[in-house]
Amino acid sequence: MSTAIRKFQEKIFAFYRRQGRDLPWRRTTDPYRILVSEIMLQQTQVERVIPFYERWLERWDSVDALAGASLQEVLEQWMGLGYNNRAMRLLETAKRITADYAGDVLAACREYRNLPGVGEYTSRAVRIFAANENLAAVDTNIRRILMAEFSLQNPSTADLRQLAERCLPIGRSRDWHNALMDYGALHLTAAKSGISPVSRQGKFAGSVRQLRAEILRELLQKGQLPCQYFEGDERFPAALRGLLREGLCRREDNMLFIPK
DNA sequence: ATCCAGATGA
DNA sequence: TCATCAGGAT
Repeated sequence: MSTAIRKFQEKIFAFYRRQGRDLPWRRTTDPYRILVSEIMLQQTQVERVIPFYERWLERWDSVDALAGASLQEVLEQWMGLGYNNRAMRLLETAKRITADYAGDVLAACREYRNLPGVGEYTSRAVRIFAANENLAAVDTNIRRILMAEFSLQNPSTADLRQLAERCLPIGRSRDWHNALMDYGALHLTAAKSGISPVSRQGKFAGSVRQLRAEILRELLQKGQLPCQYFEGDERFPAALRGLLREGLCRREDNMLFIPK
């Protein structure tokens, strides 16, 4: 273990002792609850997730309970959090964990490719925060911190993962990752660091996207939005966006009419 | 417009 | 690799 890495660890832990956040999902090691938090936190700020997280667990307090929910219920509960496909995938993942892993979230996460919506980062995060496993996870915060700390310009995913593993204090994985998150979110923010995140902005981000969101939210609130893609077309979202943009989609009686 | 504890399909 | 994802706040 190099001196540079040791000093890096001490800096991060020192910050954490002073300014570490007390967040709802840090008060539990229940893998199900950690999973719910991680899915909700994908591309979504902590402050916005908190009320949704609390409400969600009030309704479904176990993976088995969630697995028994309907898609309609799940989408209603998710409404307002954004990127709703996460909710659909979380429901499907809960069903698979219940059916194929006897409800063992941790075991399922070790084979995360069977779980829709759970990728490299999320699977590791669950294992780290729920079981303190000695793994390194790299999210947008940690990526930014590593780039700044080690003066990296354009690191590959593999480089970052390898570096993150070398920095991991064995036996303190959970605290270490919590500390990194806080350092990245509160101290070395994206704006302050000048390091841009990986995720790109689609070409069509903006007003069209918001219009789509408004219409969909209204329909779902009134219970008039089918909880499946229109006409069974899995490309509905992209299709709707394009149609709205071209003015080819019309609304009548709170329903969308999409020409085929 | 950018960013946000990303994942997915092409 | 890249845009897209039934977003939303700043």
